[in-house]
Amino acid sequence: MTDSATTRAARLADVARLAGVSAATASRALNGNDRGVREANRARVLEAAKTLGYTTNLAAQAVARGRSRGVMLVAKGMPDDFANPITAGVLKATQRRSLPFTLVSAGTEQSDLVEAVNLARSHRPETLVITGGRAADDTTIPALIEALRHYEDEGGRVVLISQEGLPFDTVTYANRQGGYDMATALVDLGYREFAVISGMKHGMTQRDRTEGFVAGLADADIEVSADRILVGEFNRDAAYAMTGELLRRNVNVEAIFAVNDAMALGVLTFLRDTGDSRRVAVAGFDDIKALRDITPSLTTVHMPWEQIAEEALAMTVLPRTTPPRTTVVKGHVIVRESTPRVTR
Amino acid sequence: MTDSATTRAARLADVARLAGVSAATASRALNGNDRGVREANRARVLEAAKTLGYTTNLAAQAVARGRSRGVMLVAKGMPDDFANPITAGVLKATQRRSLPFTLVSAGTEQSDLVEAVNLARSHRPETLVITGGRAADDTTIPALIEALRHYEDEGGRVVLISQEGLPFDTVTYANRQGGYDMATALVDLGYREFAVISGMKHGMTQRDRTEGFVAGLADADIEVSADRILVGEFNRDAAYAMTGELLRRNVNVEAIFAVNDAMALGVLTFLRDTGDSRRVAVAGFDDIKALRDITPSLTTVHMPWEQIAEEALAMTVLPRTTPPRTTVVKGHVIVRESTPRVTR
DNA sequence: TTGAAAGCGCTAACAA
DNA sequence: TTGTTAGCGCTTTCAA
Repeated sequence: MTDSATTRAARLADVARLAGVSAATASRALNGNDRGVREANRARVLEAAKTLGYTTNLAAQAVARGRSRGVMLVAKGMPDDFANPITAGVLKATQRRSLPFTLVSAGTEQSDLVEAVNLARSHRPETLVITGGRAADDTTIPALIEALRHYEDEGGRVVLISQEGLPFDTVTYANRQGGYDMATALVDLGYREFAVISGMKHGMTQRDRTEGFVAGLADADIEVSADRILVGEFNRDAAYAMTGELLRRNVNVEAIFAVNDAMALGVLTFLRDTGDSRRVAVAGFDDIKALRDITPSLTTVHMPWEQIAEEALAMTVLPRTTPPRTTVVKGHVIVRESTPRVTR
Repeated sequence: MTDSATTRAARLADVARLAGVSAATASRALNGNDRGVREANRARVLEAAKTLGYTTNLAAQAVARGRSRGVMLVAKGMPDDFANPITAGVLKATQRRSLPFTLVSAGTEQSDLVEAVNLARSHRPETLVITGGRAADDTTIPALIEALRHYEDEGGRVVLISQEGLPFDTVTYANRQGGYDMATALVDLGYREFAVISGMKHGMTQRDRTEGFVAGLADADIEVSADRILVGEFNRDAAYAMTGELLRRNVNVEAIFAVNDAMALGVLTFLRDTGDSRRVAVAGFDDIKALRDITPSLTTVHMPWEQIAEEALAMTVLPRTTPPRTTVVKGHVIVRESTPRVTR
């Protein structure tokens, strides 16, 4: 048996007719922002809308208005389980403002990002938030800039999160400083022999974290030889593998700094699988919620994700400036069990 | 300094003019689905679109077409970190089909769901997928049904995931069976004394899992007294607290079944925090990815999330039937370290 | 406070 | 194969 009976959605005109007013009045009544509708009429319109099960046709509204309300988030590099603190933060921030929120998920490549941005543009959203780390040597950056410029020229408002160095308003984290602070903290705890497990060579996020970390060590007169800085994919599995590679070389490592928590988890798991977890300390970066219950609890650089999202949304309501704004959000080191104080 | 210069977005008419064709031809050229455009013209249109940085105005397109392409997912009860296997699965499934994907996040209440569905309806998407567990005694169910009926009457296609028992196409998991199988598995491992940590009394998902578990035990001639079935919020923190409550009563419990993995994590963490982890076995339900690295690894009912999403999307392209379809997806027990075989 | 009417940018019959 | 011409459902001047 196959159903068919298909009516059409109730339109504003239907509501207006039922309420005995014009479409214009119905429109005004339903949007509230326009005062100057007699209370009696407003009530009748609302009533009519309800009985008809009317919902505004947002597409038509967007056409008529030229733009559609709300924030569209373009997120590159969503992990398999979808967990992403920035996305969560932006979602929350929009909810607090009761702004419609839409997510466009880009793939993992920078080129996917450009495509996703253009898809987002097609929706003519009033504001666009772009997130997902950026590569330093990326060849598609000009295309991205072009797409975003078009978007701004059309009257859209864009804010980048963590895609630093592009000519648009940006919120970034103090990656370098976080790495530096972590180095200092670990040295304070008594560690002297380090290794770094990092992500793609040209990812700016991981590069800055690594550089900051190395600089912090340097300021404490500790050097990390290049062969102790391992570079691979930016995820847990790669970190797991790299840790194996590192330890097989039988180097003398007291502490491993992984450039994000996901990778730190890979490191920890490898150490546990091989029974080395007591021997080597591990530190991460991000302080993601999903890891709050692991053992040993992870020393990491806490990032205030919600604040980052808040800053980004706050920026979208400010007028554009030349040059564009950049806000840098700082994290702070939280020492937990994975890096116990060294007693010699 | 504040910028201003705002042009408007390039329209189809602009592209058409630049390409020296009519809007109709430009439209046909850009959508490909319509053959019957001379190759030369198509090329010129594409070229023109590129130089103008044109992107289709999807809102206008939706108005003209009456609906907008793609899948809109309404997800109730997104966790703080946004991790949600169904959402991830649906996203992937849409990507595989290159369908536009939009997420509307509802709150945690059933009433939020109705509101979110109406927001989604406003977008006039061709298909709507609803997810998030349902309460058995919910008073807003009629409102939800009404909203979805309206949507279907308007020609939309809706599929529910895990909101069983409503008059729409549905994909659910075999919650009862999963609970039953888990009981059997634990009994086979040698356990005899059980407790259950469950979520909101009226959540159907957790209720079915609990009932299945109890039934499984009953078939093995094991009874669980009512005071060993604890009910609270459907999350980790509640489970953590409930575990404390349970153990403080000093009952003789060998194994705790938590009705989902997040709660199992709460149980595990409590046990670890109090040094009881060796003494009590723990089992969960869902097999979420985020927990793959915890120690001890968690015995749980594996759910094939991607398959669930696939089934749901597959359903959306089938014609509607009376009565609506229901697909039940089965999980299977995976025994891991958290439930070692009992040796007496 | 209201309504008539002219768009918004696009698609789709229809005719050429 | 192409162009003309009505819409799609809404908002928003403008005039009443």
